[in-house]
Amino acid sequence: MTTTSDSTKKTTSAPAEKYRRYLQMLKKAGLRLTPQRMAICAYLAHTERHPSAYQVYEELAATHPGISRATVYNTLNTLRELGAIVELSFGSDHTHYETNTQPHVNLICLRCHKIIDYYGDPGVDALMERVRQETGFQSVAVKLDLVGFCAECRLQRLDEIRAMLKTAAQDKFPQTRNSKEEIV
Amino acid sequence: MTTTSDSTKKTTSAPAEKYRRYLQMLKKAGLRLTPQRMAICAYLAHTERHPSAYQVYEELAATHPGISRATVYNTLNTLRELGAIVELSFGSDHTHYETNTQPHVNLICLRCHKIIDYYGDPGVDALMERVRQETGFQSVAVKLDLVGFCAECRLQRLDEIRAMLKTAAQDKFPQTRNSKEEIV
DNA sequence: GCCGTAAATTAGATTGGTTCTAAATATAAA
DNA sequence: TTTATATTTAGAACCAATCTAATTTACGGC
Repeated sequence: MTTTSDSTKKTTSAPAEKYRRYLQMLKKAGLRLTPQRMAICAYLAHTERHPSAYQVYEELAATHPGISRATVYNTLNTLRELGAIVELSFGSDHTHYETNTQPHVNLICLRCHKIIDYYGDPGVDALMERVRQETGFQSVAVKLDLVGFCAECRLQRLDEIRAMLKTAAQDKFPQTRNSKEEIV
Repeated sequence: MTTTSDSTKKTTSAPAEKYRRYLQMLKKAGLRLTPQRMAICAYLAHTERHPSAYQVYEELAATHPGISRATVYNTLNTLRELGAIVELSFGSDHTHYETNTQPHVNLICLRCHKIIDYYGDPGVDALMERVRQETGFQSVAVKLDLVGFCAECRLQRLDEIRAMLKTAAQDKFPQTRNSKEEIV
């Protein structure tokens, strides 16, 4: 997959940079850089999805046999407390994590539970600064979620309603620009 | 408690309006307005906190003996799927709900897990419209969380670091304006 | 490079919030 | 009223997440 970036982008690969940042944050907090923690960070840095703690453990256990459930959960909690990753929540599932703290918008579908990453950040930096000045709250990460219905589910909903009246109608919706869709 | 509002505010009491909106959304979805559901909506409409599903059940069971755990959980899930309430997540606790879908910012402290509601909405409406046009995603609720450290915890962190060097120093931080603090 | 110690990991048991199940009940329509 | 459907109920079951105590490891100081 070619990293087709439009504007500001470093020459270093994104996962490598993410990885370094994770380790840096652990180190700065005075925590030890154990092989297990490094493996977990590497996994988080390379994933493009929003894995649950359980998923991280399962997939990591495959490549790193012997790694403990407790270690994975502890490390994820630690990273969360450091603000390195952000806990996501959407219906009826387990705890999922956002490993990308670059300000962006999560479009969370109420119907199919799909999460779409939307880049095209509004003035969040300005907001963070305003909040800091007015309340003393120091932000380390942003989580901006729009909860609603994705294009497909929106159409399905409309179709369901229309079907009750007469016949299902066809409609067009714009192509997905500026956003990257993910299966959770 | 007097509702000291600064700018735009209806003459109707906020809880009453919230309550009507909940019932309206249930009705619009073709669901029955049972006494249990109405009690749950009333509870959600009147709370100023971010209750967990468990809390809702426990506190409701006190005033409505005989109400079932399953009913409370089912209704909360239904309201969430309708976008009437929004699931919040922050470390190591159970699922909490945001009952106020009026666009605002949740300041979530990584250290003490306190949630501060901050009103002073950034251009979220414009963002929602842009998202709809570009991706076809139809928003029904916004969740804007800033994860970080509240003023108190920030000072404590600084003190901890300073204490390791010499003596704890005193510092001042601005009063909390434009925001309402809550104990979860 | 080796030691000592506090930190981290491990395997497994445990917990407890949430969901599931089947039966009973209530609701709205015919 | 009768009927069909939706909802509620009580309690059992689930399972992700946490906890425990013992073992192992990382890393600054010697």
